[in-house]
Amino acid sequence: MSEPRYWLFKSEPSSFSLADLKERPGATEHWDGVRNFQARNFLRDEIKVGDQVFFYHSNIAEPAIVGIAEVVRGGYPDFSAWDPQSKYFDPRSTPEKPVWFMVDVRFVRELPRAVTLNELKEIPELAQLPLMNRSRLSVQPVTADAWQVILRVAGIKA
DNA sequence: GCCAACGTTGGC
DNA sequence: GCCAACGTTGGC
Repeated sequence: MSEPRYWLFKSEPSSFSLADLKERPGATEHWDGVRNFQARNFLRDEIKVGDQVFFYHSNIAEPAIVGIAEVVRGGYPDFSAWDPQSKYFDPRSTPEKPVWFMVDVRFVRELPRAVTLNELKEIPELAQLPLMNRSRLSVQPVTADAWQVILRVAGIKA
């Protein structure tokens, strides 16, 4: 198995928060509803079992990375796109030719200290994070170096 | 709640 | 294939 890779997933806590994920002990969560092609490509092609994910709370007063999740199932078709009752319904996507993909994740841990967007912006090593200039991308890669830097700021590593 | 940025759609 | 219009995201 290859080295795990690192990602950042954004979620508005009013719709799904880290606490919501945490309340599912042992359970897995479908990371569904992503309807952006670049994010879709990551979900479909690159995000694998064992990859580590920063859980980021967006669209709040202090947006921040608040926790860590782990991928327990790699990309597969997002079936919410096939459900006319779902707000994520998209008639372009079919079981035969799925357009949208999702992964499954599980809760790993809350960070000892949330790392706010303002803090992240002040760290030179993180200047290349898509979060800095492509803030709307809801699923984005994090380099191994950036991952370690953020863990340290969060108080996980000495 | 506002509004800038940006991704998507659709007319041509 | 261009690009204006539109809708959504997300920081503030």
